[in-house]
Amino acid sequence: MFTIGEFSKITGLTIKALRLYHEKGIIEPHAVDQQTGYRYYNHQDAEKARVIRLLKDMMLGLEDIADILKDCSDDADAVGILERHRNRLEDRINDLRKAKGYVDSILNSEREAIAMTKDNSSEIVEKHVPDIRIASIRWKGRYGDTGKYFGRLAKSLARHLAGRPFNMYYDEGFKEEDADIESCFPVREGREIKAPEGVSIRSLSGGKVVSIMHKGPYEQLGRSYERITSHLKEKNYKVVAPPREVYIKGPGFIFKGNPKNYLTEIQFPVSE
Amino acid sequence: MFTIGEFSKITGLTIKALRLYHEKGIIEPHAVDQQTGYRYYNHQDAEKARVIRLLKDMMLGLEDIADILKDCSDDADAVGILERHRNRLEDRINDLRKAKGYVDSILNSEREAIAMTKDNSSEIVEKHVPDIRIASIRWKGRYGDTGKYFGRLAKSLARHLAGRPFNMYYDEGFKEEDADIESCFPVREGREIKAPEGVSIRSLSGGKVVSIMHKGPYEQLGRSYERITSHLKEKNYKVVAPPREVYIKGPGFIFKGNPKNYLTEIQFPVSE
DNA sequence: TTGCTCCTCACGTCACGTGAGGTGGC
DNA sequence: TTGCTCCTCACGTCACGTGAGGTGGC
Repeated sequence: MFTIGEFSKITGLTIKALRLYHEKGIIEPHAVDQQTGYRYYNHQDAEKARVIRLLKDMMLGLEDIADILKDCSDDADAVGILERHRNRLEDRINDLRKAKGYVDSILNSEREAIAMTKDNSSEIVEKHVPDIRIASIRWKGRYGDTGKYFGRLAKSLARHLAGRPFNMYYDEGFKEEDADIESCFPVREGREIKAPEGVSIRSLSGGKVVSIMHKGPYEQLGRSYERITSHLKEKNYKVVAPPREVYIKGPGFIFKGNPKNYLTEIQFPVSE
Repeated sequence: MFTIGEFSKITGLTIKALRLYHEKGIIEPHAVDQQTGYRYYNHQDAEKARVIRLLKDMMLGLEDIADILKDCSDDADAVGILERHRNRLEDRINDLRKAKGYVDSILNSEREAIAMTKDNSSEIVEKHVPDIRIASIRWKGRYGDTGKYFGRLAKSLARHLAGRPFNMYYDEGFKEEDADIESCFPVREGREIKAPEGVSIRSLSGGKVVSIMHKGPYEQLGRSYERITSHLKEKNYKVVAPPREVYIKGPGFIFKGNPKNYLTEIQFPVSE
């Protein structure tokens, strides 16, 4: 016979828990002193405690545990309860995974934004960009709808994203309405990705680009475009592919943020 | 301006939740009628509600949500909180996975036990068993310690198990103490499995066996051994590998069950 | 007598849901 | 006047943990 303290040490269950289990009829101590109310446990109780610990390792609730202890004397008897429990566990895992997916996509996005914010002078530079693999949606409409398409890409491809989103502009000049735009997200190499409806997965050639970092709201992008196009003319460069606008830092998933802090890189692919 | 009911429909948050958020200072309605206590919400409140829904989708707690709404105006500001949250989510996922692993191993075990209980006549039969891949521990001691080794295998290889556990006996006759025993669990083919300390993963040849199904407690296995060995003699079979005892139904993970219901198949591999 | 162990309340946790009981506006 | 909407308590959830305040045995 053990006092509750001794029994607690033997079984690894806390005293508080043991008292609760008594109250709920899950482990009734073998004897209770009428005078003092002291609980006394024996070896049979210890066996029950072992089972409870096992079942708690499976994260079963006390109600299920009580049912199992009451109705089962063989593992096979518990299959029904365990099957239900297994499904609930699976559901909870899936919910958590989904939540973690959201959080991860924000964190990745922010981490990349920070890394790419390092070199943010506003000077015009010439550089080489590598080939990348992208997931993209090509659409027609107004510039301001861009966020919708990035949202769609991010939601359906969260796990695969690997870089900052960008737009490619297929029109010759600037178009207010009905612009021909491809919204792109870089995705990881290697893995097989099944493209959602309306999304194309393909690889995009790199090469020489003339680029400028634009700081501030999108309404002021025009200024940077002017600067870069006059540079192109000056140097007599030939533009060989649609210009890209890479959104280093823009509206976030959660907050819009302050447009003054937006960072956008404009790239014009030119011949070597 | 919206009443709480309208605002609830717009935002998808319940009225009860909205009242709670008010109380906690998470969304203060734009105006409250002093007379009636009616809450009135506006478009700014709706923007806050959108953010809350996003954050709830990430399974953030109200306290974190309150902090984010108070301190952040850009996704980047929330990175610290989100990182902590991500880790907690991951921990919870791992805990749940572990729990699910336990449950799964019991369910698989029981399902297989049921499937293999179908043909349970007590007649001696001759049959062919296929090659199988096993995880095993070879040890010396007394028969009764077997459970310990199966427990160890089951715990460390839960996800890979694919069949009923069995022992192989390497001694010539019966040995009370210091018996030379290999405790085995069939494991899934294909996947790479890294063997835990003391466990070997290998493949075991099948072939012709003489087998008998023993019903009842292990103490009575002797009888079935007698029957099968006299059969072997009668037919003049040559035993070509250590006999196996397959525990179709024995003590469970949770309960010992009733030994009267135990089912054990004894197999003697013989030459073709 | 001093610690130690045990006892029984009662309250807190987390994000609401479920009433009860009542009031104001159409 | 009848519904409908809104209000404020108060209680329940789940498995204990954390005291408070007190008693019995060495």
